[in-house]
Amino acid sequence: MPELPEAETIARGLAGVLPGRSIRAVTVLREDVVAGPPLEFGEALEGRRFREVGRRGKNVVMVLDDGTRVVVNLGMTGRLVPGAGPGTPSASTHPAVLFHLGGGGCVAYDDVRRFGRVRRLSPAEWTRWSRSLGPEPLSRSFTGKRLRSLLSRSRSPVRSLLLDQRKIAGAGNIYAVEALWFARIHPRTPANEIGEGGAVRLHRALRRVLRAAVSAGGTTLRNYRAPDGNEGLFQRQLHAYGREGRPCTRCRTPIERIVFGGRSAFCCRRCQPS
DNA sequence: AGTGTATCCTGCAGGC
DNA sequence: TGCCTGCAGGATACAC
Repeated sequence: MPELPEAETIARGLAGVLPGRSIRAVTVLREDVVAGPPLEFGEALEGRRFREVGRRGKNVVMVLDDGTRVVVNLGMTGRLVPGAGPGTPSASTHPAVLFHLGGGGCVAYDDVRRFGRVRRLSPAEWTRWSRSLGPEPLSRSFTGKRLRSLLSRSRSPVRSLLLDQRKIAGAGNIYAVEALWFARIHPRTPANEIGEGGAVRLHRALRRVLRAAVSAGGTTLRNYRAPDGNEGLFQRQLHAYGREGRPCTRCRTPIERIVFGGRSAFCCRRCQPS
């Protein structure tokens, strides 16, 4: 899915469009995408005004004037598509929820596979939900020491730990795999066997990869688009993810694909010894 | 506690 | 061209 850099790019795009706009009406076209009863979902939002748009982990968070949060988890193929006209934005191919704005305009939550979820959270629910997620990897408080302590408390493969949103919020398969390549750590390494040096390298690598991907506007492999319709560019900078059989950019050894935890990982046998 | 599996969906690439 | 299979950036629930 959209991971942290994609959610960040989407949030930044909407932050230039939504704040100050009001919600005239909400149409739920695909009921399985909203949490709870669809009518209730829409009615509770009508008349409210967008205050700001941000991100938590890989979720886009729209803050309304009464403190309500509309939290969008984009699943694998979720997109937020703004349109100038009153109806479904023309770039929306699989609209699931429409937010009709006062004064014209519309934002569609669009999702081909509908693994995404849109939920409405009260301030109290928001606090509880946000606390259930791990730290933001790009925040100041996410230090090498903190990562080290996180790693030391788990025996699971480090790639699995990086994907666990309760431990760290925002990394997905692409950026976890890339960070491990930079840190020269095998994806299957038990987290608690990564020493202090490895933890420091991984901390640096994860932040480096996420920051570079934010700068590139995310990674577009298939569906991902920013709200302005632009593709991300970070796929040009991938060193391991999706490069099975192609030479490692560091040592020329062919990149291997391994599968565990139900998903593919990519690594260099020479640079990332197991 | 950790791991494998299935599930929710659709689209697309590759093999034949 | 068409059919079939496998695979996909995620999250969760379940059994072992």
